[in-house]
Amino acid sequence: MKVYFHIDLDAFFASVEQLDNPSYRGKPVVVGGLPGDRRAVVSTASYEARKYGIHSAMPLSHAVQLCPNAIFVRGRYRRYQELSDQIMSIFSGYSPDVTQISIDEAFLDMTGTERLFGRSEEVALRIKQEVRNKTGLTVSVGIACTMYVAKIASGLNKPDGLTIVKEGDETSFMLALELDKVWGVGGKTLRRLRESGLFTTADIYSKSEALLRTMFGESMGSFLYQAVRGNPGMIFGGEARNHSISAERTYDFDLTDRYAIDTALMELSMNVLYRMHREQVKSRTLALKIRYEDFTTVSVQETEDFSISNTDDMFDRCKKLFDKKYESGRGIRLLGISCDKVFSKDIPEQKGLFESGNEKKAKIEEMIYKMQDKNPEIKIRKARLIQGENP
DNA sequence: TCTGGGGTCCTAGGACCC
DNA sequence: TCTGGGGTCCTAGGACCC
Repeated sequence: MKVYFHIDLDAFFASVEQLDNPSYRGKPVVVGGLPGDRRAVVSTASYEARKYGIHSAMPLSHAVQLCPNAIFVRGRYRRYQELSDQIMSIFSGYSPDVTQISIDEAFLDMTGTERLFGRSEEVALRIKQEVRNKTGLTVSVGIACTMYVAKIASGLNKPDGLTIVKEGDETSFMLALELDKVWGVGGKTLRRLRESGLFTTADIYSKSEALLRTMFGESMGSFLYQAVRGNPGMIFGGEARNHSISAERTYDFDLTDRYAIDTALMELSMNVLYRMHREQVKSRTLALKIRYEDFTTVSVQETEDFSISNTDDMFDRCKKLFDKKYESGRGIRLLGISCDKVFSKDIPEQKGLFESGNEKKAKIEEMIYKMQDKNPEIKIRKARLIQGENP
């Protein structure tokens, strides 16, 4: 029998703010932006703020309306990462198999650790205590024989929760769950389900897999069939087949000016390229995303024979894609680029006839990156990005 | 109230090859 | 002159999650 813990940090970013700023404790805290920040959304709301109806992904302006006296902060992501690392390393002391699935949650495979650590419930309480002692933060734990049920269970008694689903109870657990708590079913699918007369997990349970597949597609149909039985297979921590590295930015004011657009594309290019360097990967596929002022979003992508070798190369490809897609004159609220299907730099490629120039540039940039890695103070950036900066 | 940023996976259609 | 079937790769758009 397998035993999985899913551990989730409670209102993580907001809790860190309350931890580091004692005067914030017991008060509504909203991480994501300051009142007046255009186009910001709520990243995390403390439990006190949630009482006002504030929740993640809500436009910040709405949160300000709901609770003008809340404490608003933009967020200190390096600090959150630091605490996340610390907590993940606590988890490693309890299981050799920890799968982190985001900055604030992880699965621990606890199978066969009973002899070492005792009963699941006691171990969970010890982990909670250790996190609290070492960091001052609370976590919620879900325990089950499938990752899927453990994941849902951890969310049911937040904050500082502990929910155990005994072996054999997976299906009854799922059948007692509200449809909107089913992980993997979002707003659109929920609506489609209701339109088809399926309002509860039990309604889904009563349908055959074949029927669900015809109604909702092969993949979603099978997923739904398995999900209400508590084990839809490897949906967490499976081998990522198509890793990608992307950067996007929403601008406070719509872009229309070509120089500003090019500068934005250059900035995104450098961002993505630097992270590809850090991961020691490359990619042949570049995708560009444009979101217009009315929120309609379009994308173009192109896979070339040779991987992207340096900033100028990336920038040229960006401009090419942009020109192919952009409807001239429209205001742009967001630009994004993504390098898809990245692969290790160690995998050799066929060299093109005209690649020597690019290769030289690539080597120079590699050197610059290495210097930056060693000394983060060094900032060597394209001239056009420096122009807009304050002296 | 007017909608972030970083990801993963799925679908459907088309190109191309055998 | 009309037309199969499978496999792979690519593209655009969309759903979902934290």
